[in-house]
Amino acid sequence: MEQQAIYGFLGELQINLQFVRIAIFSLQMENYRARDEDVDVWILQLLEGPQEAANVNDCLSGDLPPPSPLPDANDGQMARSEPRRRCSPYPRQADTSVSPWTVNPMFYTSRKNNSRWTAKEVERLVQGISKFGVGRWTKLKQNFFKTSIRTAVNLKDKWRNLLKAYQEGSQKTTQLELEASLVEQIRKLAAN
DNA sequence: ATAGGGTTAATG
DNA sequence: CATTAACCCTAT
Repeated sequence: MEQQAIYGFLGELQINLQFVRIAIFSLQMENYRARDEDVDVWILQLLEGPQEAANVNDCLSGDLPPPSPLPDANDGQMARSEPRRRCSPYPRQADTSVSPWTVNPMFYTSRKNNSRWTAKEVERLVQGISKFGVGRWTKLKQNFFKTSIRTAVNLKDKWRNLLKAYQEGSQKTTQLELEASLVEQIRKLAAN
């Protein structure tokens, strides 16, 4: 009689503990600003058992391993070499406005856009910079990359990489072959 | 909005 | 596995 009561109590306690864990987890996720769908999957995993729960905790603490894959978040448009899901080491802001490429704070399939610059684009960038000068990225975006996927920040970053790669004396091995004249222009602009 | 430090996918 | 290039974060 009494034993049964105790077991019942323990069982209830366990269930309550699960609830507490999930509550804590949900709170943590507030900071991560994960998408609801992903949080749901994680809660399911927490419920599944200690192994899955450990997985979740490893990820929260920034330790991997890669979890069981969620259904792919991106819709296949712009498909590229099978992106691997992994944990993100730090919380990211979920940008729900950029739908298919939305970054999941804990797990994400891909960056929004990982497309490599073409020589043509670089040429255009250099044209723009020689017209407006270094640092006028929004102006450059508006005038030279109006419809392009490249954002003003992208332009800035690309210019930085160009400097690193092609500036006089750089020992870097470059992945994009540029015309000598273009490299020349980059070096000229870099000098200023 | 930009500069500059950091992270990480992709490449060799 | 080391490096490069694309992208992210954030103080100013």
